[in-house]
This record gives sequence, structure tokens and C-alpha cells, in this order.
Amino acid sequence: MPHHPDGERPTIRDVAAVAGVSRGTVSRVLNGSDRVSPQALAAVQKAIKTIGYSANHAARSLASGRSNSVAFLLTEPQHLLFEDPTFSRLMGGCTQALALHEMLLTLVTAGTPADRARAVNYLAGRHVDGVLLVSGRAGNSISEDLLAAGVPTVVCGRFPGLESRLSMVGADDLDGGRQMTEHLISRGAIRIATITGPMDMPGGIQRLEGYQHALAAAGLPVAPELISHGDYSKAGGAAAMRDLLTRAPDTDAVFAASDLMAVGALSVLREAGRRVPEDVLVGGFDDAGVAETTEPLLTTMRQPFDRISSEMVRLLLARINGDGNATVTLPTTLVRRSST
Amino acid sequence: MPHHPDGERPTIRDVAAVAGVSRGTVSRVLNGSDRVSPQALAAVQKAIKTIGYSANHAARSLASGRSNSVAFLLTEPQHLLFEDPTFSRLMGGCTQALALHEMLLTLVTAGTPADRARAVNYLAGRHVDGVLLVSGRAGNSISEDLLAAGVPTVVCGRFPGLESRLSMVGADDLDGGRQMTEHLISRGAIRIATITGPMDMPGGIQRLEGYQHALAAAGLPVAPELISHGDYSKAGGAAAMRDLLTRAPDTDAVFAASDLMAVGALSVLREAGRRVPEDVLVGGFDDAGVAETTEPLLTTMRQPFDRISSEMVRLLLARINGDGNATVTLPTTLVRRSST
DNA sequence: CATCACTGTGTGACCGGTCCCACCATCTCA
DNA sequence: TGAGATGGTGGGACCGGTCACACAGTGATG
Repeated sequence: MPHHPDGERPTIRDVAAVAGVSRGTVSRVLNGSDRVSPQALAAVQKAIKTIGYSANHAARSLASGRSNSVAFLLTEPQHLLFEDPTFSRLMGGCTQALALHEMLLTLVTAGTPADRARAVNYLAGRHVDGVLLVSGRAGNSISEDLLAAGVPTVVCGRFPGLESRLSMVGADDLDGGRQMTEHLISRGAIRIATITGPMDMPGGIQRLEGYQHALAAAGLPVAPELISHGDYSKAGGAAAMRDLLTRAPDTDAVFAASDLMAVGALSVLREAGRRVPEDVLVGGFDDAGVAETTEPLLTTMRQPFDRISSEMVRLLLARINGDGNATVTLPTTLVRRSST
Repeated sequence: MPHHPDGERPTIRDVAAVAGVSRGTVSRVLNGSDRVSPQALAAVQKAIKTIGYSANHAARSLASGRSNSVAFLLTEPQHLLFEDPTFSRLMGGCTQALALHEMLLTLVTAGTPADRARAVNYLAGRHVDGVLLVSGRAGNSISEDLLAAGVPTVVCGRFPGLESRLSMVGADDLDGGRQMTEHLISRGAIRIATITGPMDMPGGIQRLEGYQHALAAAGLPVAPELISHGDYSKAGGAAAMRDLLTRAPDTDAVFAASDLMAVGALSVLREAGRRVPEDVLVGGFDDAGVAETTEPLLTTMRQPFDRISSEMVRLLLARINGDGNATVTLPTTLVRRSST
């Protein structure tokens, strides 16, 4: 019988007894130390197999001071979170990247202020080795608190001015906004509007700036009536599009700073009888999935989610191992579909 | 200074010293025992605040044998997982439901066989208090292994024949398939096709059976050429729709067993020049988000994700506390949009 | 042949909690 | 007034690992 007599899980001592070695040796085998003789190694591995041993996570964590897990911290309100496939893309990527290091991801959401206090308290308690923060907003209370508590943290996005204090990984939003706008220009648009992300998020600001730079470089007007603000959500995009249609009815292209907003814009344009792409070109941002479900299919800037995830994990592990902060910016690529 | 002299985190002993009580008393306060005098309670709470104490998860878990976290186990291949918003909906719901009990969710994916072995080994090691299994397929090696290891497990979906061995929570797929088909019939369709889910998943089978029952009840033909099999994905839905168009070109309605497949079907119908809903009605299943991004907006059966999540958590906590298995079936509701 | 470096192994202390039992006060009631 | 119940508290053992250190055995070196 491989199993322990009575529901009791086998411990490292049981393994040691079966293998005829000491606990220390078993521990060394478990942790891949090279200071183990081939015979001992074989004996221990066999014993582990026969009694069906699996290490106790809590005990290991307590003794070693490392938990082999990191938190994936989401600070947006819940309803946004799971409408937006961006988050699950990142989460999936991070889970995979962590698995390569035998680490796990624990999901922590902190949408309300009360949640935040609890979350910070928990995370500051070193229950996880580090935090992958997906926040959008920098310098908010959460990142400050984590910083103050000295918890290794990597944030998704780029937050100017915090480079020295925080590791960050983000897509090149500025260049992405520029590329998409240049694409719209190249398709012949001359009255190009934009639906921005939230103006308190660096990503939203930078995508807008990219748009403005491209227009200026092409000698096109950067008119205030061509800019409407959204919140990355579909509903926000729809509202902003309605706004644009009244303020600048002659617009011939729209750059939405997220695919969800572009979806909202598409539906409003359709209601208003504007054809896409014949009357109005529409470009989005993210390419996390929805861009391939719309009609017409949505031209968008693809964020390299897999690379963002793996870089976040890489930088976090580096920070956990004592390295300093680093900032990584990854390029976005234009994915042209039917909407332009 | 609230913080400990030198990076050392305060322990329960520090709290005890500051409060002038014993470790036992602090532990009692922490765990909400009522056997504590008001003075001691106040002193401990104050001490906790002043030195900024937060309990060590690993130590607590080791001593108490409970981890206050459960695993969210996904066994589908990675690419499917994060294309399908269903999963993140469930995950979000479970996270929230667990938070009410001060518990956390750890994400474990096991797409490849190697992952599976590792995952089972980990989960069987009681590192989490229980497992929320999102699998689609029952009786697969994972659920068997978890069962054998005695890990409290609740699976999402309904698996006939396993009621006594496993807790499960699922939408009423049979009734959902029936309702949608009845709806298509009520809209005047008479050659109703279906794109099924995978035939090795109970959910897929039951939605198909609901479709068949409704047709039979209405005296309509249940013809084999009207049934094409998909895999819940968009690409699978597109392929199945192409198949249907050649085998049964006169079809006037399609029930797709997932919204993603419906999206694939919509694009194929569009390419083929069939108008929706004028020429062909299309109905989906899930309503996890995409149904509101399509053109036309997709009529679908809504799964009560929040209730599914909270029921899964409720049953899992019950199992952890020693209760037996239970099966919960939740109703789906028709959400009528423009595609019918 | 004594010394020394080096490899492999065993052992005890420790991580930070929980839990149980012993114990002291105080209060109740015969 | 003394026995017994009750409420609150302290402290030791323990959870299952890791880690530093001690030490035995081996081979190389002077």
C-alpha cells in the first residue's frame, strides 16, 4: 500500500525512514542539491514514489520564507474586469510563465476600498513572494502601500516618473496610437476622431498623444471636437461615439483606444446609418479577442500579451532575487482587418 | 515607529509582548474566540495596530491544517481557455464568493498531460483546502485522481452517474437547448440545424438532446444532416457552419451550443450571403459577453454565472466542512436580441 | 604518515502559528 | 464555608519542512 495507514499524509520523515537516510538528505534531494550521492538520490526518489509523498507547501514556505506563489492583483471594479478579455489574457500568460518556475498564481481582486485595505494587509504580510499588479493607474494608494511595505512588485503599464521605484512592463502606447493614426491617414482619412481611454491612466494618455503626434506630423488638424473620452468599456465607447457624431458629424475615421470601445462605436455608427469602412474607418487597440467577432472585423493594434506576461514574470522573479527595478516597453503591431 | 527594528516582520509573540498577554490570547483574538476578556481584546487589537501585525499565512496553515485557499483548476488547452470569456466569468464570480469567507483562489492550469501530473500531485498534497474544477469532461483522469486522493472537489457542469461521488453545479443544458429551439420554432423556423459542443462533454450532449426533444415535440424532423459537431470555439463553429451549408443548404435557423461557435457561424453565413435574421435565425448559448459584440446582436441562452460561482463555492465549503456531495442545477434564461 | 580539503550525511534548532491542558480567580449554591 | 462550576489565561508540544553546523570517510599532498 503506497498510502499511509490512516489518512495521514506522509512526511519527509517517512520518506527518510523508507529510504534509509536522514531528513536532511531528503530535503536536499527535494531541492535539487548536488551534494547527494547517486545511491541516496535513487533511494529517496524511489521512496517518494512508493509512499506517494508530496511536499507540504505551508511547512516549506514557513521554513524557507518563500511561498513560491505570487499574487495577480486586479484593482479595477469587478464588472470591468471580466468584460475585458485583456485581463484574462494577461493572467493566462502569467500563469504559464510562472509554471516554468514551479510557481503559482493567486488571484486577488480589490475593487472596493475595503477590499484594498484587506488586500494590502495580506500582500504586505509576505504571504506571496511578489505581486503582479494590473492597475492602469499609477501612484495610487495600492502601489504606494506595496512599495512602502517593500513587497516586490511589477506593474503592467508604463508610469512615467516611477521608473526608479517600480518595475514595469507595457506596450508602447504612444507608438501604437501613432501607428494606428498613421494607418488611418494612409487610408485617406482627413477628419480623424479618437475615443480615448481614461485620462487618469498613462496608457490612455499616451495613446492619445500618439494620435496627436501623427496628426501633427501629417499636417492634419488636432481639433478638440475630434476628441472624446471613454473608459475602455463598450458602453463608454458607445457614449463617446454618440458625442462625436453630434460634435463632429463629418468625421471620416475613429481611433478607439480599446477594442471594447471600438465595438461600442461600431454599434452607434451602425444605428446612425454610417457604413464601416465605406463612410467611416474604425481602428481599435488590444486585439485580445473581440476584434475578431465584430462586423466588420476590427483593425486594431495588437498588444503582445504573451511577451508582456513573460516579461512581467521575469522582472518579478529578478526583483524577488534582489535585483533592482527595470522598465520594459514592448512594440505593438498593426493588425489590419475589414474596418479600415 | 510601527515597524519592527530591522525588516523583521512582527510575530504573534511581539503582539503578545506589547499587549502584555500570552501568545494563546492573541491567537484567540485573531480567531474570534469569545473566551477573551474585553480588556485583553482591546489591548491586543491596539497592539496589532501599533506594530502593524499581519498573520503569517504559512505558519497558520501549517499549524491548523487549513490553507484558506482553494484551487481553480482549468483542464482545457490554454488557447481555448482565454478565448472563451466563460472561464473568466466563473473565475471572477468564484473569487468574489470566496472573498466573503476570507479565502483566496489560486489558479492552476493543466492543459498538457505533464501539467496534469504535476497539478494532481500538488492538489493531492492538501496545499489547498479544495478544488473548483472546470473541466467539461467528467470521469477524466484528473477528477478520478482528486477523488482518489480525497480532495474536496466541486466540478462545474453536470455529469450523470457521478452524483454520489462528486459535487457539481451546472446550468440546465437540456432545458436550455430545448428553450432555444422552441424559440426558433416560435419565430417560424422549420429546418432548424444545430452546431453541437464536443460530444464527449455532457454539456454538449445535453444541449443537443434539448434541441432534439423540442423538435420532436413540435413534430419537426430531427435529421442527421442538420447536426454538425463543433468544439465550442469560434473556428469550430465556422467549420461546422460551412459543413451545414453544404449538407443542408435550405436550413432556416441554427442553434449553436456556444456563443463563440455562433460568432463563427455568423461570419460564414455572411460570407455565404445569407442574412441574419432575415434568411437564417441564429441562437447561441452562454451570454458571457461576445453575444453583445456581434452584428446582429446574438440571441442566446444566458447562463447564471454568478449563481453558478457562488453555488460552487458554497458546496465546496460544505464539503470541506465534512458535508456530503450535492448537485445543483440552475436555470438558463433566453435573452432575445436581433439575430432572431 | 600526519594533515588537510572535500564530499556526503545526520542532527538539532527554528520558522510562526494553533491547540490543548493545567491552572488561577471568581462566583454559585448547598 | 467549602465544593464545584465557569471564565479567562499561560505555556508546552507540535505542524513539516529548511538550514547551519558537526562530523565521518576518502583521497590528495607535504
